[in-house]
Amino acid sequence: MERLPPLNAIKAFEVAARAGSFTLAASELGVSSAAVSQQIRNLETWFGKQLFVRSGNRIALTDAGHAIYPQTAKALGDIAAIGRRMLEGGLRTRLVVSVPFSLAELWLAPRLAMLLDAFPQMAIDVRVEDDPVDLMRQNIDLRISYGDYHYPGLKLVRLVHDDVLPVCAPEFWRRHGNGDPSLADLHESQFIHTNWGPNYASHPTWADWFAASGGSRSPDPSHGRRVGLSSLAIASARLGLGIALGQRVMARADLEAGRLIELSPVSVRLGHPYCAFMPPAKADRADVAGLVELLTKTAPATCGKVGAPR
Amino acid sequence: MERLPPLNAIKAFEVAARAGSFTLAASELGVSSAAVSQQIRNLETWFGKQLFVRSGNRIALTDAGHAIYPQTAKALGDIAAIGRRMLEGGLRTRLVVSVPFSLAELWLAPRLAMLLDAFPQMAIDVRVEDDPVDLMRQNIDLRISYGDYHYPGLKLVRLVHDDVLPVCAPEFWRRHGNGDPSLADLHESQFIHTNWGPNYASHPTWADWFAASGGSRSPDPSHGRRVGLSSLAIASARLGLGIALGQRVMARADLEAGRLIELSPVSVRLGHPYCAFMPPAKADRADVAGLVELLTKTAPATCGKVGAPR
DNA sequence: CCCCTCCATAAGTTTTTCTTGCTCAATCCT
DNA sequence: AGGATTGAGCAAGAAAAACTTATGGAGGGG
Repeated sequence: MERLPPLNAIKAFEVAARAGSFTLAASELGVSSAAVSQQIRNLETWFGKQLFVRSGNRIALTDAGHAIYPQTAKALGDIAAIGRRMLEGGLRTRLVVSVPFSLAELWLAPRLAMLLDAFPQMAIDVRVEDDPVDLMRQNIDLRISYGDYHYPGLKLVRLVHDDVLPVCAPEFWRRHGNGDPSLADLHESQFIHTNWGPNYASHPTWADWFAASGGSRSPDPSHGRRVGLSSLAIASARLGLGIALGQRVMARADLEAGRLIELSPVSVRLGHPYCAFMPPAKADRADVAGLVELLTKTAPATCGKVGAPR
Repeated sequence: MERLPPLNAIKAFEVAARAGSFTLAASELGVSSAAVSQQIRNLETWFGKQLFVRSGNRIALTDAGHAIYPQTAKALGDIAAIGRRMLEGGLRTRLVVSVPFSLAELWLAPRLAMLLDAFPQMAIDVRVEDDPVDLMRQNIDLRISYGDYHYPGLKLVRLVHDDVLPVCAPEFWRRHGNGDPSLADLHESQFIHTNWGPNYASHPTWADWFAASGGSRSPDPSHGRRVGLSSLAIASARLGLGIALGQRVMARADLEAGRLIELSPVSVRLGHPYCAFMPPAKADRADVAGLVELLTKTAPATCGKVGAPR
């Protein structure tokens, strides 16, 4: 193989020639028009021939530009086809989604249910595992992860930046509550503490919530109930076992149904957003794109009063 | 046009798949093997699929890799063909060479004569002009230039880093010389001064030569003969009009024929080398490559004692 | 005739790519 | 076997490429 022309310049040329304008090409490519101008210049320098004639503020292809345009379009189209071909691969079109334990039950499951309602024949695999995950070896199409820092090189979509707030069962509050939303006088044993695990070191604790609400209490985890999973904290609160610091997105259904009540308007933002990651080539797949869109829409930004992030 | 896979990674993949080794691919691409390794990894991340299986120190294509290799090779071949097609362009194959005035007569002309001896039917245009030159607009295939700093983006080949030395006609030296190679006692009017022009500000003067030879004389240009072209300085010396500070490559023929004599082993290196520039795509053309090779071979590095560069 | 759009250019910054230096695993060769 | 060799992976820093911002100029349209 002999020396190739600069491939990114070829790409810029194809778009610019098709668009008939550097500005339009720039917006299609998602860069500034100056960048396109420079790429075209690079290519012209490489060939030693002008590809566009510039007259004032508009451009037109030269003979040479016209001559090569169809070939560039074809070659780039072929390369795009490679990407498409690669995805079909094993001609199974199962959608493989990987989630952390904490999100599987209360967050992902109801949303997948919505998707399956709309497309009942869709084949979805859900894998529950903690970061880090090797998407490549396990043929995972979409990974949901806490934080945007795992998986460099993959396409990232931020889903929701959640917050936590004190919740408990209405019955529990009737029996043990004293009507004070500051929770200042509650007995230590009434608090449910969540042990977030090593991947979630920055998750807020009861001490953080009290700090955000203006207090300075720091309930001792050794006295209250301790659970090792955030969805379990919600479930425990729902069962009337105490007051949990629950994630809003996970408690929402229970709150709306009245199975849980919000004890205070004060909440604490998590340290990181929940994100979806996928191999860039797979982002174009209809099923992946559909799921990401659904998740994006149904994982709304938190509302209500929010305390300072820790 | 949808999103394209990273094109340079595709290129690396094609070479690596063909070579069957990242190391071989690296040497073909002119980069380190680590660079290839990373590019392949990029592409695998993009697709979310492995393209090679690694076992110890060797690699093999996966199914997926095998599936896409032919398509990548084809697409890249098509792009390479674009470059080739571009060069044939107007189906005339005149070789257009552009040189500065100073090199045209005594340096380029005899070398082109050699080329035309070997290929008498070759059509060559020689254009004589000073830097900077617009290669693109004038369809110039090869530009010879003093210095390696003009024409960024073009392929550069360094031809010769020349030096200047005092030369004169044997007859002149017999009549006016005193046998002293330091030239300390020569009358100021015997010196031929070359005015190099604005593009050659760093060219050495008689003062530089005296400094390099250990003296400190600084002949006054207003007394001696002044010429505006280095080849004219040589010609003047040949005609017995004085002692010139001549460029070795330009005086060589006259020196070997005895029409000029070298007055001193001390010479001064020029500030920059002479270089050939060409659009990268044209470097592969047989005629351009042939001429560049000829020029490289017949423009040897200077030999003999050389003073310090100024 | 003025204004507005669009391209060119330069300087500075960011991002990508590459190199260097090291480690590890497999193979080769006495 | 066992040291030597070869080739790939990885991480840090260096180098190169690409991009952005800001500014200027040339046309075309109101």
